[in-house]
Amino acid sequence: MTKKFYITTPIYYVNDVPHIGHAYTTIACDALARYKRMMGCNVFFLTGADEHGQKVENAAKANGEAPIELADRVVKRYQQLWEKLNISNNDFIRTSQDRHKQVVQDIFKKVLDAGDIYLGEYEDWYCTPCETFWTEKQLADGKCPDCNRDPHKLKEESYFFRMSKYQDRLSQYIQDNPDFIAPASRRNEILSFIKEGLRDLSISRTTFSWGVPVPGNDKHVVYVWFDALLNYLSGIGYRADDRMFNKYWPADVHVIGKDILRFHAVYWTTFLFAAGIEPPKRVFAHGWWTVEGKKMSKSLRNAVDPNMLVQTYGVDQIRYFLLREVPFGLDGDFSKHALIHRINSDLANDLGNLFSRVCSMVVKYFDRVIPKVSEITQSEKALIAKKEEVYLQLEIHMDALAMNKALISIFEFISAINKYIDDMAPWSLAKEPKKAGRLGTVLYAALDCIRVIALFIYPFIPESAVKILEHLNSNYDMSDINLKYSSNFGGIESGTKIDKPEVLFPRIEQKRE
RNA sequence: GGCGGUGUAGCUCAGAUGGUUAGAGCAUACGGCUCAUAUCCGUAGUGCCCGGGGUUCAAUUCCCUGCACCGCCA
Repeated sequence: MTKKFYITTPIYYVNDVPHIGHAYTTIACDALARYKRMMGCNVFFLTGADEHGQKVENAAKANGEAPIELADRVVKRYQQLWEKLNISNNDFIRTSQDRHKQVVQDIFKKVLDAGDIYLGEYEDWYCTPCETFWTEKQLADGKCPDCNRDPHKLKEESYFFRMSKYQDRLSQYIQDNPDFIAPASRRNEILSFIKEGLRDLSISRTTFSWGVPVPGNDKHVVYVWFDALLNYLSGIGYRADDRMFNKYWPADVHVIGKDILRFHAVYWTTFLFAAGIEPPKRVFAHGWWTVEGKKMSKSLRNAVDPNMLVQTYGVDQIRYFLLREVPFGLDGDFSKHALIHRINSDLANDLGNLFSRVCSMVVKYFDRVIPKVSEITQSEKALIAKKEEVYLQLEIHMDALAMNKALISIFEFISAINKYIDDMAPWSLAKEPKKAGRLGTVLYAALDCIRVIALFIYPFIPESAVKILEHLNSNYDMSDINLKYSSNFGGIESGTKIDKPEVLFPRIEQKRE
């Protein structure tokens, strides 16, 4: 029986402009999804867009279009970016789709009938010109944070979710499942948040209409989180396709930014409790990126456009940098200097140059024909042992979502191959005709290790990995490959011809500041 | 204000149920090779392990306290 693996990104707000934060979450999930597929898992990787709410309604109105027209138009910004970044998501859920809205209504009704949703009154500060409610702490010196005018207290009828009821159960659940919230430091924060007491949650609005109508009361639309979070269910066929849903749920991991951890760890889990559905196995909150040492903010206008980055540096370069530079879970800094340094020293010098030097020796010493192995010595055995070790490390690190450590392990193998070549000095062997057999073995071993490197690194930089494999005439069906089996020594076919490759990762010359 | 975390080489970080020479990568210096994208390999350093106090034969590691920074909540 093959294992399943269900992984999700948050659904991104359709009104936002995609930046490296969005790209980061999605690339991380993609690497994980690709890795799990290679490990023989039946993977479902879901991403999507959150399209409802007042902001979208307002923006559409300002444009003189219907909210759905606006959503249809701007959702492409995400979808096109994911294509550009080689994201291998299995589906893309939009909250405006029927399949989603039905699930929202279904769950809402279920929880309402069970008595965990009730009609009450919601009181907050309302800014009439902006038609927006603000909580006390959102106000800027008592003024509306958008227009700086005076808001006034307003009562609104609202449905509430009885979150308070689940306080103890949630707390217990988190304690009983140490891996549920990651990293561990975040777990403590959530526990202390719960300890201070959970209040019931307002989950409907009457001040706008762009959303899912509350079943049986059209005046209300279901509000933000109750709507958005349910994408994790609707995206895998809850209600519509029981077989599929039961196959993939519970999610193996929801990958999110640290800013929305509370909504996932507390709101989402209690919603599921109330609906009688098992919670996800894990919620992993990753860190944030600063840009050149500064927080990304609208006023600084320093948000980095991933499209521009891809165009300037290349997809894999960006994917590699984001996943390698920082431990998943911690904050990091995105700087041009650090990016170029990583590209040059890791990708160009270590990996790219390794590929290049070995291929060109085959071209030079064997007239392009991949040589045969004559005799395996201790040196090759040591190299193979290193490969086995890295394979195991990969498994450990990827299960912990430590993509940076996984990459470090892979690069240790790359270093080992570079060292092996130096130790064996094939250029010296080439000078003595009687050592041709040994020379062939060395080059074959190096080549085959490069093939394995390409397989190992495929989840992170798929485009370059495939380029390497194709160059080595090792053509795999990457959608149906088993890493364990394929990474065994000896996958390269002797006798086939290769050329001197094009430069895989060109060095980037740093301008003097 | 409440709760929690962190403070180790120039930088980013790892680490020890407390025990004699505290680690890695990058950066720096020097050496080697020449197959390669002037790439690769090797060697060498450098540290009052935040301040103060306590426990102990022994603390950078445990405890307390102070300072600094960060996170969550209010």
